[in-house]
Amino acid sequence: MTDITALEPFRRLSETSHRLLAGGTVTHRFDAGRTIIEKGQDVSGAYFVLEGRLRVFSLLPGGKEATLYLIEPGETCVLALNSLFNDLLYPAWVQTDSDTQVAVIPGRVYRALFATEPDIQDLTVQTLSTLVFRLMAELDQVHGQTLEQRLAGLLLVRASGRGVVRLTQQEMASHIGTTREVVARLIGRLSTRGLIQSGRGAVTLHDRHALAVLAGGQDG
Amino acid sequence: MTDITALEPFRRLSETSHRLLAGGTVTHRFDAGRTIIEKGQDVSGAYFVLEGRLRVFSLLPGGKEATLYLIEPGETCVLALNSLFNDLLYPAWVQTDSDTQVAVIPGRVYRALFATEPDIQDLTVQTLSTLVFRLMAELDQVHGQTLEQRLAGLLLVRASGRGVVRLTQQEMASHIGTTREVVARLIGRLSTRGLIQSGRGAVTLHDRHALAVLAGGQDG
DNA sequence: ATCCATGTGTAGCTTTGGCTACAGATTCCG
DNA sequence: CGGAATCTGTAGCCAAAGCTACACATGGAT
Repeated sequence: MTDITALEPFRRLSETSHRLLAGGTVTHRFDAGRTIIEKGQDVSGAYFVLEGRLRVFSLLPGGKEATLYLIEPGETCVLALNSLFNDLLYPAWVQTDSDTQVAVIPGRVYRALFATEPDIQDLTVQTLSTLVFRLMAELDQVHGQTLEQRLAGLLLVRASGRGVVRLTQQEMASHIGTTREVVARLIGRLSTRGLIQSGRGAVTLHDRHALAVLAGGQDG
Repeated sequence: MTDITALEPFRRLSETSHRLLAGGTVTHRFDAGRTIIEKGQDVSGAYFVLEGRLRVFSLLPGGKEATLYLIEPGETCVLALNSLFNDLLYPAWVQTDSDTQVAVIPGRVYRALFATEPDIQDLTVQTLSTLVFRLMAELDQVHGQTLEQRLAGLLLVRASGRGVVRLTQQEMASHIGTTREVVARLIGRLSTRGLIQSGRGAVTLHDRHALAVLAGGQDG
């Protein structure tokens, strides 16, 4: 996908809007691991992911990170929308998770589109709603689950079809908001119980069902 | 405040919309401590608080609760909006925090208003955005702060002008997502350090500045 | 005046998770 | 082939927070 007009919500725009969009939008390509937005930055547009993946996270005392949620192709970084609509500073960090292509619509343009295009209004509300749900789910988990449960959940979500999770322990730690050592300990435990097998830069799942039960029945 | 049309965003509606709103809206009054919405419920409308306060919280294993955020007069329960717009089930519980009057706009009506009224569109986005920020801030805190810090923050936020916080320890525990005993312990510590003074059903602040420093400089 | 419901104050024990400190393994690159 | 960088495996210690179990205080109701 290389053009934002290929995305569903942008197909039915009026002629005027289409020109506005085409004229204002800029596409960027970033390598994996690049920081795109820093906390406190004054965000200047709506970010749509065309390819790759963005990771939104907060930075915790002691240099730890905790992933808030991921943005997949076709989705937009609503926080940016958010900052766009309410003139607040961006409340977290954003990095590329893999090589990623992003289309940026300047705030001015996006607001104009929002004012006149029903599809954009729907998209905006839809996206914000989805984010709210993700955040609430995340909050529930942080509050109520142990790290072991959260790790089990992470492994299930990030596993390939064959049950391989390509993440280093450090990366897992960043996702669930803890440190590498703790992840190593947890993996050790799961491993001796036969649920997974550890390897360099990856973990292989051996018993998805048991992991799902562990994680609290939120994933099959 | 007893009428929803007194609220800012509803003042400039067209004649048609106004009639639609007036015909469809129902006002309810609830006593303090009543449960208004349960998790998983199929929400049927947009909830606007006219008077009092609603508390949105999740239920954690072991019967603990954790407040996600509060809804003050003039605000709306966006989660309901949320469920409204994306046909998901309501992801948390809602209770009255004090005697509360609520105006409920049926989903059908609200969606019609959203489609035609710019003010309602703005309101919706604005409210969702605000919620996103609150949730992110909450998530940051849960991840990165100790209960002592969170308690200090709660006390500062909920204190009256004279520095009195009218909450029982159980209520504080519910807000920050822990148990009564832990709150008692924390209060004990803060109390011996001279920062606060404990009493039945209330806590009096003696050193707001120290509490603010403790809480991490997020409140003055 | 007494009783009951609601709140508070402590104490001790256990689990979880964070921190420090290494040792060993693997990969990459020169 | 050898060294540096990156990653994993362990161990031990400590602080934070959860759980259990009471004793005591307060205020309202009968």
